[in-house]
Amino acid sequence: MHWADVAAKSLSHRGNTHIISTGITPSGEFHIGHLREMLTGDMLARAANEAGLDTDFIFIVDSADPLRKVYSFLGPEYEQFIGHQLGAIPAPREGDNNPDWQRFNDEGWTYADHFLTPFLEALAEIGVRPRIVDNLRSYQDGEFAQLTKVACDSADEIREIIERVSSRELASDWFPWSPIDSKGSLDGVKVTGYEYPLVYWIDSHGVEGSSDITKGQGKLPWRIDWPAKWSWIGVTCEAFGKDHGAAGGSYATGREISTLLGYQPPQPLTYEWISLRGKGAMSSSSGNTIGPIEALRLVPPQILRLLIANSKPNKAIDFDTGMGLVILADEFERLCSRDFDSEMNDENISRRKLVQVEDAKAALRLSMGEPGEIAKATSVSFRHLALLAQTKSNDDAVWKSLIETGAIKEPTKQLKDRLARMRYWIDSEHFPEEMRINILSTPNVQALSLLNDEEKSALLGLTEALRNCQWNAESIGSAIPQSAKDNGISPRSAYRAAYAALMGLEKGPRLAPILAEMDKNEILMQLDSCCQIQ
RNA sequence: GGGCCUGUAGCUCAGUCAGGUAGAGCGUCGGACUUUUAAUCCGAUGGUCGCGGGUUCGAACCCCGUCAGGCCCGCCA
Repeated sequence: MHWADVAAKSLSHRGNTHIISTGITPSGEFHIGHLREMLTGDMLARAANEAGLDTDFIFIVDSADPLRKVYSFLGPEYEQFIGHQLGAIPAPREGDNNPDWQRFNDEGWTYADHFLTPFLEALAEIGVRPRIVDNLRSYQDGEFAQLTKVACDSADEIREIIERVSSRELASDWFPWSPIDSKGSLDGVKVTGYEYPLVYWIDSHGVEGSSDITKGQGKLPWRIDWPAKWSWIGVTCEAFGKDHGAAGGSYATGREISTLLGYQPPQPLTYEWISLRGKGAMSSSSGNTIGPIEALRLVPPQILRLLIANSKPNKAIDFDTGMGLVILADEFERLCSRDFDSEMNDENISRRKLVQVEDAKAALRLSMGEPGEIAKATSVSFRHLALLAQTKSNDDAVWKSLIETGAIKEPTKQLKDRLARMRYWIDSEHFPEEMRINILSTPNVQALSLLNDEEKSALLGLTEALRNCQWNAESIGSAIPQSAKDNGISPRSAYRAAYAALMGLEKGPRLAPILAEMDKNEILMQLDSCCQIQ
């Protein structure tokens, strides 16, 4: 059974109504790693719905979290906001990346909005449309009030849980509430007393004050904030990264604190990290990221979904924007064209094979942009489209070629969309070199030396045939094999010779349309140079 | 130091929960086809399941140990 269906089935033992949650701090650009959080939750929610459970899928935006430091992508003026809540400070401005006060004052456009909005747009395109819960607003609206009271009243029990489970010692003045200080920061504030609903404090500037826990004048520390959210929202299942899931981590303390708060902790689903192939873990601060927005420019949403659907959550994913994407995309095409039902109806199928077919079927189902959408094979592989996109300068020529070869009757919206992404990909740094069509301008001696005698003689005939032929795809296409036949040689030899001379390869893509788009004289010069080496 | 996860074919991984003849895809190689879509079709190749013990009639799977990689016990998806 597919991992999402297993998790959904396990959820069904708990009840019929579920809130599946995800949560991310909008501290910087979102990347593919965050997409795993969202897609893991989304797929589980879909699987739960399909299993007949009444499921709500939410995304908690941790806008109440403080700015930790002046990240490399921020202007120096952000120094003043360290410790301030992300949903309460201005967004970085185009250009110098310093705070955009005007937009903040005019529209209330915050740091959190700035990073969240494009991410939500990308998510919508991928078919992920969670209900958004803004954490800062939830504090301000008093959603945490009652739970905070319980937490503050039970400060000693909570301290005991955190110290025992995470085996770390909390400071003697630790208190389960972080008040906002006189400047708006959560850092360096010491709690000096508590009398509901006020927490008294003294900040790093020596200013004293009080914080009303029912009005969001501060927040719960993360390890309490999380279980408190479960409780007031009613979360029954949450997908989170392995960092939270490790023993002694925030889930371990959270589940005990949740029980203390009188709420059954949600079923956990921990997932592994995504790294960038050859570059290590994804990290916003080092700039080693690829965003969902950028990834979507390269490939259709279904393929990003497949990346997640195809890997069990506890498997690390090494994301590769080059050949890896080509392979993944072609895998998607293969899945689309399979007839799973007849494969499963085969009487001789082994149990093992059956599991594989079931998982493949489920992975494809969960990769669809919309629940219930039927997969349709386009009958054009990514490899092929990459070829056509490189050899045909305009889209109509691509469609004409596909129609003539009988691959399609006419271009669908899906295909047009895919071609547009393909062109973007080809122009980007991510497109794999081995897929790039490269016509040589100087002979590749090594490739030529691998030719046998027949192929070498085919090269001479080929060169003359091309010299005398009209420079269009059709004429070139017939000249290549004909030049060999005229000399009693297999057409294959002519192709081998052509690939060695023009591309330095043993085989390659259909030559005629490529050559037709090149300059005849340059091609002939290259062929002549190769002939002379013989 | 304590704990979690991962280790199976050249690569990516299923299979481990319910022990019963080691599986897929990709790759590679060969063949077919060809006025070649690096295409397609057919076939072949491929693994002491990290290592060592134990339990069992039987272990990739359960138990103990061990090695390697990642992660957590401040913050990070």
